[in-house]
Amino acid sequence: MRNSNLTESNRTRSSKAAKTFAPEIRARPFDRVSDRPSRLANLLSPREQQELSSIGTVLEYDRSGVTIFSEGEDAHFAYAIDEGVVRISRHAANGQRQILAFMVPGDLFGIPDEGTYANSAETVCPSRIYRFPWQRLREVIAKEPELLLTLLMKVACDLRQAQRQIMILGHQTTYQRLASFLLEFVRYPEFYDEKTSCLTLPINRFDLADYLGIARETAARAFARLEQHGLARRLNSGSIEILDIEGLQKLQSGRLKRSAAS
Amino acid sequence: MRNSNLTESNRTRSSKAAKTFAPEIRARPFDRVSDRPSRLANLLSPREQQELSSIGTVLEYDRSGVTIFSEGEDAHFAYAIDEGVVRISRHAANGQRQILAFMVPGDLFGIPDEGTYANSAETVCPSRIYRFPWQRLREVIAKEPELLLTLLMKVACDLRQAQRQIMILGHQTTYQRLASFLLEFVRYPEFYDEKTSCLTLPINRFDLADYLGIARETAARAFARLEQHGLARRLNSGSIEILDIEGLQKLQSGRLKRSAAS
DNA sequence: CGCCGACTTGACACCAATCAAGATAAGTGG
DNA sequence: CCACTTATCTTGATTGGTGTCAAGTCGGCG
Repeated sequence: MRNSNLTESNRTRSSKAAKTFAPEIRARPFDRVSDRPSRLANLLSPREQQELSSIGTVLEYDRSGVTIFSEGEDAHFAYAIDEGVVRISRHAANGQRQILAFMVPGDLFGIPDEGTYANSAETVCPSRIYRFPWQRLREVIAKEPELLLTLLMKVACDLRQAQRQIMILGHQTTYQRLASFLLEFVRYPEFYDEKTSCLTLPINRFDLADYLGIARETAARAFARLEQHGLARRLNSGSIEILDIEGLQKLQSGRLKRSAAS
Repeated sequence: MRNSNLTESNRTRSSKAAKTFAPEIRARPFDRVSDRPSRLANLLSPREQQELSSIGTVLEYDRSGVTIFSEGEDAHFAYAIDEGVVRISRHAANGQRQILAFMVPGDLFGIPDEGTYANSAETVCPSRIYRFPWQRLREVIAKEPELLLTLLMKVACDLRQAQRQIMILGHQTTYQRLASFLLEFVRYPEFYDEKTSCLTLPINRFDLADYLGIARETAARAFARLEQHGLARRLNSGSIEILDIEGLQKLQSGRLKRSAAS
């Protein structure tokens, strides 16, 4: 352990920012908002990238479980992930925690609700995160209105993801939810190695359960059942070998709640 | 019943539009996105209102259960409600329907995902709805970039609402979900009469159940229990007398799942 | 009056939350 | 490197909530 688990560097990072925000695709029409995964770099023009990197700060979190911000706090920054995973959560009045989303590299979060954060954000693993002051972000947008469009696309993306989550929580069995979860992350090359069929995630049972709206024990049981049915296999904690993707998909879109037992 | 349940008038509606899109509040900073309820008129400048009303069409639906658009269709229009209620839904692969949101006057919907609608929209009661072609909307935005900001605020609003829905579906009992549902609509003066404590909604058990992610029968049982506990009372179908708002709030933020039985 | 739909109530089975305890992995200090 | 502590994960037993099937009631409308 280092003496500080949060290294903050305020340098402009001209060279590195240029690498990270590589110019690739120009902003598309805003009613053609695409689904995940869509990286920040793909949505920004070179000029916008330059503007952003000039006001951005890089935060290095070298531990998991570190709070980036908490719900209710005054919101002065927006964040974007360069490396790592962040959980976005909210606590119900009874104390129950619900994880609303896992943010991965390229995702934007920390958009305020009436000046305060509506959710909490914590690292799930060591992460490198960009931080942008809202004050200055507003100034940049005044100069570069196209950025607003990028912002809109990002929020629209989050909305789609939230709606997908609603679909899962609304009508799926524990077993199906786990399948949906795995399939969601199989799409990311940084988590899923197609050659070995190995899915490596920094998400523990606690977080998984609070994400899928189930109990920790139930999540473990669901994993056990996946193995019994030969759909997946637990390797190390954090690594799952996917044995039958089609089986998972069939499970996910299976019949009604009752017959899902099969 | 008229011979046509959909009356489309393409007139510019200068006078009426001016009334509906009354200029009140100027667009606020985009990181101060407010929560519901926020009416469209409050977010638009007079010029923007004029621009919009010139490209908008008014649709009159005089029945409930009429499809406005279906998921998967090519998206050519955005919609805004002037009067009535619309349900936004999506069907799972197994056919299960989940209602993602109920849209009320002032709400905007029909924002496409890669050029097609991700959800379906149907009337829940007779409704008057504005329709805007995306093609022309894009042109207007080019002239009035501020409109983009309004759009962003609307989408951010929907995101908050979706996240609230995730909270409900994730960790609440049937009983609590019903309480949350009632409290959500108590906030709207057009549905809740404070003097008589009467909540009048055009939402039937079917829709309610698919919104809360429960079975129709369970919804009925939950209502029965509300009456037993003296929290609310069913009048006519569609009308509920709220007897104890604080009791509902206490119920909503009650303890964990198990002890919610009480 | 009688049909039909929407809504309600009852009975039963089953999934999942809870409580409890054991197993495994990881971190700590000698 | 090993013993110890601690955290995380897993498995078992039990109980209750909720989905499903079925029947009954209410209200609207011809």
